[in-house]
Amino acid sequence: MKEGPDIARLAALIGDPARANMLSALIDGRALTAGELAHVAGVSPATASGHLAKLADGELLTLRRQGRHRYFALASPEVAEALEALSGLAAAQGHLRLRPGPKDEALRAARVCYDHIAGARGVQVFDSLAGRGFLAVTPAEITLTEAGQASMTALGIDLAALRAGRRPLCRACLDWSERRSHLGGALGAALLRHVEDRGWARREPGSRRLTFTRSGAAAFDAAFG
Amino acid sequence: MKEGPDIARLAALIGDPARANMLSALIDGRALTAGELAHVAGVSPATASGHLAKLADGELLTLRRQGRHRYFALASPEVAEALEALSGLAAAQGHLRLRPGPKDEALRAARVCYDHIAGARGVQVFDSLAGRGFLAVTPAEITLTEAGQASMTALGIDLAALRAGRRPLCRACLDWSERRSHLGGALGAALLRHVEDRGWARREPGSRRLTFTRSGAAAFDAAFG
DNA sequence: CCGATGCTTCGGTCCTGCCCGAAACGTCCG
DNA sequence: CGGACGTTTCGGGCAGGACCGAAGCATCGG
Repeated sequence: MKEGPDIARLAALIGDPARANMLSALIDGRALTAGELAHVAGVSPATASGHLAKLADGELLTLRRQGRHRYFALASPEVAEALEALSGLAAAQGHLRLRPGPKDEALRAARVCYDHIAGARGVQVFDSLAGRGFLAVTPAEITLTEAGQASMTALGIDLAALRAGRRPLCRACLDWSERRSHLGGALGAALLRHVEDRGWARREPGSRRLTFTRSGAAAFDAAFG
Repeated sequence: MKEGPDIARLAALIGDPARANMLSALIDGRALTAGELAHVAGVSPATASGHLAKLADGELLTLRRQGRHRYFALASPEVAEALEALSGLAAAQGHLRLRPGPKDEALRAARVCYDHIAGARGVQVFDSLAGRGFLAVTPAEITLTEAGQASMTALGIDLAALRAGRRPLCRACLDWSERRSHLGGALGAALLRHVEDRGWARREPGSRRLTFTRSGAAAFDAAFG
């Protein structure tokens, strides 16, 4: 009928208060469970489940099954941009109350996303591994190549132990501040432990911030330059 | 209770098909009468009046009384940006309501997007400036480099005047026909004015189409080849 | 195996809000 | 002044969809 993209479908999806709260909670790029999202939206699990199915069906969210949990996250950087534009508009209209957002330079540089590294340092890892052919990246999944396995083992990471768990080894996780992927999954978690164990960086208590020491940053760059 | 801007209110406003059609029709920055908007939305004048009252009340539209007509236009560039972000997202998802056929060839070549150039010509500007190192593009924001400032000034654009406003100088806007970025923001608007003032191109009345003259196209290519 | 936990499906209720026709209001023009 | 036109208000019909409780699946821990 008319030219142009179907904007009403998307806006109607975002336009329900419960769904908008869910999306706002996910705007930092983390993945949350259906139950957590039900809580932030202030609705029953049953209602939340319906909303989440709609959002996933509308390609605003992606679903990751992990054990008996369902983790939902924003589907793409474009979704984040659209939400940000709406937030910005609401703020400009005086309905002010902006989220902290990763404006903070230190947070953008390196932070903890659940149990792995996010921010510029996070995508650095991802790019370094992918660029050297250590990660085979497909839209469906990410696998560690033979060369990658050798490299991780050389770093001192026990891949066998990681594989023992039910958790996928490699996961792409959307990085909110960089708008690109960083590495999650069991390997991502192991790399964060590695960085902390060697004293390359330290978590600040009560914050997601991850601060590298001078020598730690150098060692990190050597490993993932 | 709930933190963050009231994004649901805005999205719900945009989320009705009739209102979305109205807003889409206004995205080129023109002002249309209530009757014209009723027509593009495909609803009766009575229904349209109600929708327009809501949009104006929600500060998405501004109203100008002129004789017995009521002209409505988008309230601010921020509104246009939010709409563009939603359009870009929908386009990225492949949900064009009508695939741009040969008839829309002219629209895909060059059109007005609120107050700047979109379509192939819009992307051309962005690529040209970025390719020559005039724009510094990061995931978070876009800035005009020193070289870029010199180049724009040489073109006859008053950057100081543009900076006087609170509007961001450069803004990436996802182009729904090209599926890539074109340049919005205050500078994007200034470039459209430049193109029109020099007679390089002309807006067709009642359309978003932007038609270049033969010599105008040549001059444009020379400036943004 | 068992029960506990997390999530989804089902059935049913209720309310918001979209829609139109008719009539009222205001403005322009002859 | 009266009639035509553009727009808004009013009243009422109607559908979509948001919501919850309870029951049904799936998964984990023991």
